[in-house]
Amino acid sequence: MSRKSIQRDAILRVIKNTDSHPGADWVYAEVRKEIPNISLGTVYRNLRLLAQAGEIKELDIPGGANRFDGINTNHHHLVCEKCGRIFDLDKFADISIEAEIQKKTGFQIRRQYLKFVGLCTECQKHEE
Amino acid sequence: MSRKSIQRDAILRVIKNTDSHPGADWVYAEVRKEIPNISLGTVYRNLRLLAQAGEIKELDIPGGANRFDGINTNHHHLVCEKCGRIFDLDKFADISIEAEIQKKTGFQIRRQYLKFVGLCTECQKHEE
DNA sequence: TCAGATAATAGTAATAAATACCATTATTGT
DNA sequence: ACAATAATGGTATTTATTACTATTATCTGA
Repeated sequence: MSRKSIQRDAILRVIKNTDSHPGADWVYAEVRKEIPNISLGTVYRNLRLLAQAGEIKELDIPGGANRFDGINTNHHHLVCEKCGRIFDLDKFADISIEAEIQKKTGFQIRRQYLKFVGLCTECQKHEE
Repeated sequence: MSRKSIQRDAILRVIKNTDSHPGADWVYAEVRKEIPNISLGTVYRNLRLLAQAGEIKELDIPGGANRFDGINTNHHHLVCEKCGRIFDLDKFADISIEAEIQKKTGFQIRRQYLKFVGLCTECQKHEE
């Protein structure tokens, strides 16, 4: 990823401007409003590149397509298993056992993902 | 999932008897040694059912097929992003901020997933 | 400043994972 | 034993993602 491109800029901007943790298909549709003939492959390639570069986060959701998160500060997620919505979880202490794990196992930790799966408040209402 | 079936028993047994966090395709191949004409759809359906019933864990790995874990005690995972291997992480304190989150957000937490992605000791050697 | 090197793209084809479908088989309660 | 129906096998289909390739855009340095 050494040269800039209009497409990549647009993709990054779209993700940065939403807090909805979109999937690749949503990003594609959104960027197409601006660049109507952008290729889906370009979207996928750049999402991967941006995630590798640490500019966005790549989430993985059980039983669904991967989703992305433009906020690259350290935060975790609440996933509703009924409606599929994803909520950000800020302001909670970071899970700080990394150093201990690294020491005991020798595993070199690069990223940590903490995810809570359950029911959002709305879906709890419609549940009996 | 109210009736028993030979197929589901075999699938569960295969997963319980390995600590390798296999994917659906591996489970399929393995169960086929026992039930050669088992259907791939049956494997997928039962993996989903067993995960929903809490008998096994369903893991999701960035950039790959879903993987399963027959150990249903509470533990977390180390995922090597180079070789793709998954290591169990036992004996570490559970992430105990669930109650706090539940109280503040109203989200009803059912499962928690903590995953560390990085490099295993072996892949660190073959690096650079 | 423009010309060569090559990164990035568009468009399409191909792959891979997972699900849908449905006629047949197996399990269970009575 | 039998009726009701959950579960299956086999196949077709869908969905997400990647591969491929000719063309276009970006960068570098003479």
